[in-house]
Amino acid sequence: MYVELKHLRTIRAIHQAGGLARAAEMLNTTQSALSHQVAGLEDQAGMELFVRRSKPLRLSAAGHRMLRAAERVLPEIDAMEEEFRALRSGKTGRLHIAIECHACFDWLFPVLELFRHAWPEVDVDIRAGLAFEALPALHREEVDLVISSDRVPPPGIVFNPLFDYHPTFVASSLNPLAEKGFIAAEDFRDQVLITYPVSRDKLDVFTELLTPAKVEPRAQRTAELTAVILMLVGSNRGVAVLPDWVMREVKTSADYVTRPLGPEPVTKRMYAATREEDATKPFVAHFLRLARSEPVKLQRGF
Amino acid sequence: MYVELKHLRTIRAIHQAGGLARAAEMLNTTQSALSHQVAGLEDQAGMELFVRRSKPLRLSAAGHRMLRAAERVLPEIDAMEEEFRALRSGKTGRLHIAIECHACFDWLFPVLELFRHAWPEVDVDIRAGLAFEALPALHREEVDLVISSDRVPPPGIVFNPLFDYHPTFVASSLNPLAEKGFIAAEDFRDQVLITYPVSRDKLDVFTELLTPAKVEPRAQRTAELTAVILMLVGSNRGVAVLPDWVMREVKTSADYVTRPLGPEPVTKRMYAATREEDATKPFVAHFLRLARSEPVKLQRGF
DNA sequence: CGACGTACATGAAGGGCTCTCATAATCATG
DNA sequence: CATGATTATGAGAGCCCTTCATGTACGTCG
Repeated sequence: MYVELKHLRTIRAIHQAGGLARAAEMLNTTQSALSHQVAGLEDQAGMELFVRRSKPLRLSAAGHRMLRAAERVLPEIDAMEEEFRALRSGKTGRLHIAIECHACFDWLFPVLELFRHAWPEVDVDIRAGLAFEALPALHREEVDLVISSDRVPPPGIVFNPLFDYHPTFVASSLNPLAEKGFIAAEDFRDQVLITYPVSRDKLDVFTELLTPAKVEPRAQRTAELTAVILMLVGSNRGVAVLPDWVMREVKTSADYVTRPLGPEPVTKRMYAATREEDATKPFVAHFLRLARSEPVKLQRGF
Repeated sequence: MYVELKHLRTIRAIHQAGGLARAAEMLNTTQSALSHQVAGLEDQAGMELFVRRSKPLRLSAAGHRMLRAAERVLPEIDAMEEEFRALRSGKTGRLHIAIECHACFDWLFPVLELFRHAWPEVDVDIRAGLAFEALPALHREEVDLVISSDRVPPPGIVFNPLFDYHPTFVASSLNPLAEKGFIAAEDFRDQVLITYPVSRDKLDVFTELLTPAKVEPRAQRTAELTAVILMLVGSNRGVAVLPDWVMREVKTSADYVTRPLGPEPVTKRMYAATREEDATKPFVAHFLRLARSEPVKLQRGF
């Protein structure tokens, strides 16, 4: 038995129109075509779908069963086609975001809240990009946007700049380094450095400071959550280097000191990587706008 | 955008099989056919459904949306086709019953209970055939079986005999007619006759007794429910003639008397009318068997 | 890094399927 | 019973889809 949507549409149309001729008009075809079609379908089904004894063709019991299937299936198809129209016109789509930068949760959540409000139809998700390589996944369309501060664009990927930030040193106010005006690589030799549990080439403190200076901290320990890192720092169990935007609560506290890295202040740029063809989609563009402006507001303490 | 089930099956197969070639095998076609098909579908959809950058073809975001539709729709179609197979093999079907004989509820319900247990897949319904002409409805496949005691078979309709019954006189034991051994037409002249609210040609007491004898009862009143008729009879507000099987509770009561119609005892036969082609269906045959045996048990007081 | 194998794309051609047109058969109705 | 409406049938044409043959790109393994 080989049923097609065409058949279901025909069944439904004949039922609604109450006759072949009217149904043919509805479906922009001829009465004869539908007659042939119904005959073929009944052949497939192995039984009559319509009662021919009364002249305006009526559904038989089996025909009603097929009509039921049509009325379940066809709206589903229509909805899908409608979604595809929206997809084509750019009103909807998918925005699955991978974050390589762990601290980015902090500003990403507020941004996504705003975004979801503006584009309720867009399928939004965040995947912590720790477990997999984000850029290849972007290429394979497993995700649609990667938040990263390493600008290494492969072909087909564009890196949209978002905002600049300063990797900032934070320590307990009891720490001797609190006396210094800025923090240099050498200062870490006697310190326990607390970082996110990712490779060094994704940690600003290493890429920007320690690795170039060939300095090793006294010890390194990791914590997954920004709040935990700050807690450990607060109890003077170690020091950390975090993007400035996560410092907004800490700056006002007497328990912590924050210092720029030096001697030259370190500035990094955050990027949102997208596939080339996606960058022009309206909702992607809107997300990028939000991701440019909102974190800056956060850095300024709202 | 013109989607067909073929396309949904293809999408699903490619996803499941993880590649065109394997999907082609699943669907008993060639890799090339699927490639052309996908190309055509993507043309329809106006966007890519698969990511071609990675070699074993993977679904894009839009492709996933279509897969979702496939996974909602295809099981529905499969279920329908399964039902049609069952329908063909006679394991299921529709049994919508029209009853012309109003008192038949009494034995029909128990029969249907048994039937439903044996054929849970069959779509069972009862329509009180008072409002419409049952036999034309049977012909038009609006119903599938008509319970009737008038054997007037039009072409294409078969009347399957079920059982014989005796239209039986029932009255209050206070009624003078309680003295008589049988009840003749003349006896109704002084009586209030209680009947179902249907035309006289469907009431045994008229067709079998009063109309031939040209006797008119003193008065006639109607009630829809058998229980109400018996209640009225019990309080001596009138007399009635009912099939013997409804008397089983009444016979043991001192409040009622039941008498045969006479002088010759009247016997009628109950029929189940079906369309010729349906009579051989296994579940119809089973219903007929039940409808032959069960009412007889009821008549005998279980 | 290069070669090979696998996987998908492409193009042409044939054939099957379905539609159209014309017409016949059948049913409803006055 | 005649007429109009409705469905069925048949033949032919055209289109779409499949197939076959081959090209191209990716992935992988040495």
